Amino acid sequence: MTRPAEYTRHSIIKAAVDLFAEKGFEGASVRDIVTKACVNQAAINYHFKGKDGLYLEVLKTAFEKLTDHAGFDPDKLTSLSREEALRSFVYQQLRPLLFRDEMSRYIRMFAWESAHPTKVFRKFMATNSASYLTAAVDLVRRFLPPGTQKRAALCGAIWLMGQCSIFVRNRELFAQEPFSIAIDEPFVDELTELITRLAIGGLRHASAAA
Amino acid sequence: MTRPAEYTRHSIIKAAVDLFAEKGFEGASVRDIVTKACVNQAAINYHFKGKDGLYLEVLKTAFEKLTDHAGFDPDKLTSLSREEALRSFVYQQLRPLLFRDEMSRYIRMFAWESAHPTKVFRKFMATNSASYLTAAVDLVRRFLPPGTQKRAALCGAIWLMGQCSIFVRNRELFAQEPFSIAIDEPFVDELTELITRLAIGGLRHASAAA
DNA sequence: ACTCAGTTCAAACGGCCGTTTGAATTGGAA
DNA sequence: TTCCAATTCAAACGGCCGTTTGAACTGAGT
Repeated sequence: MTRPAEYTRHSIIKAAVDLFAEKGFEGASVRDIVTKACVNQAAINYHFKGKDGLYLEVLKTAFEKLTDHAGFDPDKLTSLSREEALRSFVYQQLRPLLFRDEMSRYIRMFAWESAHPTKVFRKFMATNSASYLTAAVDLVRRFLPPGTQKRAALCGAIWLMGQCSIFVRNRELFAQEPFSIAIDEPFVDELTELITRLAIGGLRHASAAA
Repeated sequence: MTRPAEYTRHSIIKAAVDLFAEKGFEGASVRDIVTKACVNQAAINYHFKGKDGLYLEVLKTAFEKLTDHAGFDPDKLTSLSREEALRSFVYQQLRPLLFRDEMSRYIRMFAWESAHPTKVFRKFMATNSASYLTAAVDLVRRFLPPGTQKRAALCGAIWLMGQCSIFVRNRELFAQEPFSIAIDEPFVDELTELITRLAIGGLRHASAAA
């Protein structure tokens, strides 16, 4: 009797990831999710103790996948030159623009949260946030003088992520005037190059001034 | 009989600006607004033809004030050196961190929209967006080679705004771990300095490479 | 004093939300 | 086969939402 249960759980999570990524937590109703997952309405409460529980579950898996993944993997980044590491990081951040794959959907979910954090998310981040910024902070530190204060490095990391996230958040804007830009691989590559160059210049300049 | 009507309109708009800035469009219910404004529930529909109409009204006034205001005033910016103009722009963008004054509330409203644009907002921006980016684009252009393409300049402008907006959007984050930063005038000044330096470096570097 | 358009008001409406309920179904264990 | 716990299901619940309604009030114009 446990087979169908796991199948149901899995369908729900899959549908939930899609819808949370697309519409955010509040925007995706449990009715949307169960319809997309082709399961009964009460299933979410039975398996996850409510919408919050489902979201927490989804956040957990998303977070695990993301931290395991290249863009946030310290080992991969440290094996590259700092410029190459920066480019790799920027590209990982921008990839959700293409939103094809699973990972892009996860990043997109977090993009929603960075705007209006849910209670669930805040609670989740209170215990899990530490590692999220670490990769970015470490990366930024490689451009800054050794003695740079923690606060400045943190601000630098956020600064770096802000440059990428605004493009991800405003993705829909690009198709319209005055941009009229098709968001495809070439554009993302181009944008990666542009932002990387801008960021490197900024970090070097700030570093020299300090 | 028109005196109390205008008073009611004004109270509603004032309360609406506060609540839309604080909670976003969906987050602020008409019941919240009428309670804060101390008016009857039906007043919004009577005076503004519904919540959407009220929002449109608020967006209009906010947009007017913002475009008239220093941070977006091309004349003031062009009278400064490009570095000073950039610093002024960054400071204007970061000022909502302190959110004291009316202007900060307006910028905060737009920050909500940049994350999950409302239908009302999209319709509004479809007709009014042109001028919003102009100041930023002009500013960025002063750092880029004369022949720079429109698309690159636009991306540069967005890039610049992204660096600021992430701090505004994540304002609440700073009070918590691992930041534990008090957001006061000194911090905003410090942050302005940091971002300005980073941005100048980035723009010069990108410019030199192009 | 009367009228009447402008405005306020309390109450209700219909709709969507997340959740709960209790009965029906399922398939392995006794 | 019988039992039983796990799971599914249709239906309903209570709550908040934006909006509508129709009556009550207000004060300037006649």
